[in-house]
Amino acid sequence: MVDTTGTEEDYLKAIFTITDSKGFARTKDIAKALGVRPATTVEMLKKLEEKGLIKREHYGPTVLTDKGSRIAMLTINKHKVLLDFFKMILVPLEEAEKDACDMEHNLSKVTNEQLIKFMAFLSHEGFFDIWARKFKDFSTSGKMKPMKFSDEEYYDFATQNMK
Amino acid sequence: MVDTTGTEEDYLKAIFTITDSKGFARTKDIAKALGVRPATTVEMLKKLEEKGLIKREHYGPTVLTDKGSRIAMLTINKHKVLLDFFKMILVPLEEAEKDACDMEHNLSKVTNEQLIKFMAFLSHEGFFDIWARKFKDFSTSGKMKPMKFSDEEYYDFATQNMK
DNA sequence: ATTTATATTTAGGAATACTTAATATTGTTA
DNA sequence: TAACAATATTAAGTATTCCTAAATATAAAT
Repeated sequence: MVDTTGTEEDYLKAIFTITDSKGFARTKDIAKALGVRPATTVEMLKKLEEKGLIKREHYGPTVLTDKGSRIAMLTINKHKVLLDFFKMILVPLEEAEKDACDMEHNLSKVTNEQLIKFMAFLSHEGFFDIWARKFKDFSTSGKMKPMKFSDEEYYDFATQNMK
Repeated sequence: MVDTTGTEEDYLKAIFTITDSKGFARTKDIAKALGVRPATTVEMLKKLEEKGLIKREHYGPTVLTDKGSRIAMLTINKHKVLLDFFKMILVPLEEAEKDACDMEHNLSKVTNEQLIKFMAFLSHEGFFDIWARKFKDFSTSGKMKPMKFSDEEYYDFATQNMK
């Protein structure tokens, strides 16, 4: 199992996406996608190649290996699953995106798997049709205890009400 | 709003917990709790003091300021909320703990808030009494499509089945 | 063949979080 | 109260990660 940092995963994702859209990924494109200089990208590509996650010819385009591709897809998938979940629990879109970006690198494979199952279960149980509105009311109205928590109330609430 | 790194939050949490249990937090205890050398702790305490998150006298114990205390509690709370959620969706305990530890530092305040509301909503709707078993079956049996996803299946599944 | 675009190498910088060794302070006790 | 032990601090330095600018190398295009 290859261990990857969040930044490495961001590079893999970028390579995956660029390859997907234009057939191959060039250093310049990767750098641009990540907002860094080409020199930075080359350094990272060396590291990723050492880890067996990409292959490339000198001065040529970069290609993901199967391993690299799997990690890229898994990371993209984790992002999507987290984002879907955050949207479902009515996190404002911008925050949802940011949190998904940050957390996708820490979500373990198992937890991702369970989250997918949970979403599927809710869908299966009609959550999106039946409960979604109810939760929206629940979330926005003052129907449950404190709707605008202070930090202390967060703490009290979550430590007392949840087993 | 004071910005804190994950490590800084870990120190704040440790100070909070130690203070809670023995009344005051000494450098040695903090170091021990985090598995680092006292010298490292002192460095970090300087930084936290500059940020206004702790107060201390030379060679004396460390005390959280209101700001520091709020961040510590919020972080502890995020951990708890994430852990509760992961347990609910049947993530094995060890993974759940690890993911909560990692992700507590990235979970935004808003998302944490929504997650608390969501858990409260489910509780309110009888999830823990009625559906928990159902989800357990759903999660462990082969009742839904592929129960042992390959990475590619994860990707396909999550990108297709969830809007 | 020369120009232009792109890629790479080299050398180095900033941030973060850690270490050991030496020194300072405090508290204890002989 | 002087010396010892425990703890805290400072100083100097290491490793890692990710970034940069500038110089150089290669490839592609005219």
